[in-house]
Amino acid sequence: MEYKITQRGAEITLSDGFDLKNTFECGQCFRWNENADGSYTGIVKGKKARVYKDGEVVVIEGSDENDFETLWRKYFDIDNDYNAIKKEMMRLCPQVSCAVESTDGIRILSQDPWEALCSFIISQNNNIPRIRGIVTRLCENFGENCDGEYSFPSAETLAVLQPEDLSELRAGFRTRYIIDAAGKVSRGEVCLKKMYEAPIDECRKELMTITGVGVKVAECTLLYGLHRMEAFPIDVWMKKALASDFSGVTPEALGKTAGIAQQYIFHYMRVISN
DNA sequence: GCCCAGGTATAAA
DNA sequence: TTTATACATGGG
Repeated sequence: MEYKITQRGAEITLSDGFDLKNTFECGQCFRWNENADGSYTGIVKGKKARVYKDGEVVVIEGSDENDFETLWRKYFDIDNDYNAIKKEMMRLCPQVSCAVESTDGIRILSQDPWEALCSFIISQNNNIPRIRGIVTRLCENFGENCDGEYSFPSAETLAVLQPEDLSELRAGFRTRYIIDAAGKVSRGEVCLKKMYEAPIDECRKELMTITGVGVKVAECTLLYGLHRMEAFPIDVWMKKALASDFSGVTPEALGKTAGIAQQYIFHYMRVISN
């Protein structure tokens, strides 16, 4: 990987690819929006950003050296070698090859843990366009306006609310789950910060003390919010995999690439269903 | 109108 | 422990 800071921002050249559409629209995140010119605008840790590609060069508009080193490098998982991961994945499980090849250039973002938890609570029994709508309304109503984009509201902000305060979100039965999660996180009963390191079984168990958090939401939180690549929603994934003829694949075989495999396969299934 | 969405809580068997 | 059903809402 090489990068340089120019007038445009941070310009990054990856050897292992970065497809903006596959990365931002694969269902791992819900708040990057495509612009008319094909660039994407999003907000991370209160920092608004526009990202676009100039040939193979990824440009993070306006990013200086400090932003790149302290934020974007980690957020976009710049230092992980996705070519190597893909190769290893296909060696271990040839059945997923078609999924991997059809969804090139996905990078697993390192999102804010609370945002990921909250987003995937909202995602349950829901479709992606509507998830995006609810998350957007959540931010517009309770986040802070940063340069025209709204930040994701903190757990502390949401913890003090009543269900009727969230009625505008039209989140349905998930409303009380959001409030329960906000309460447990803000009171420290669920400690997201320690989950970067803690044994994954403990993390999963702790997350599932939240009403409305089952295996799937817990695993998605660990993968997308805490960058735990070994996370894997076994129950849900296997059900999908069996239906899509990935029946030979086991989570055990995929090991630490499991989470990435999951993302590839979900994305693949979305592609073939259209 | 109808089906169902990257699930989970709850009540039964 | 396993299986069935409701859940709020709205996209396709």
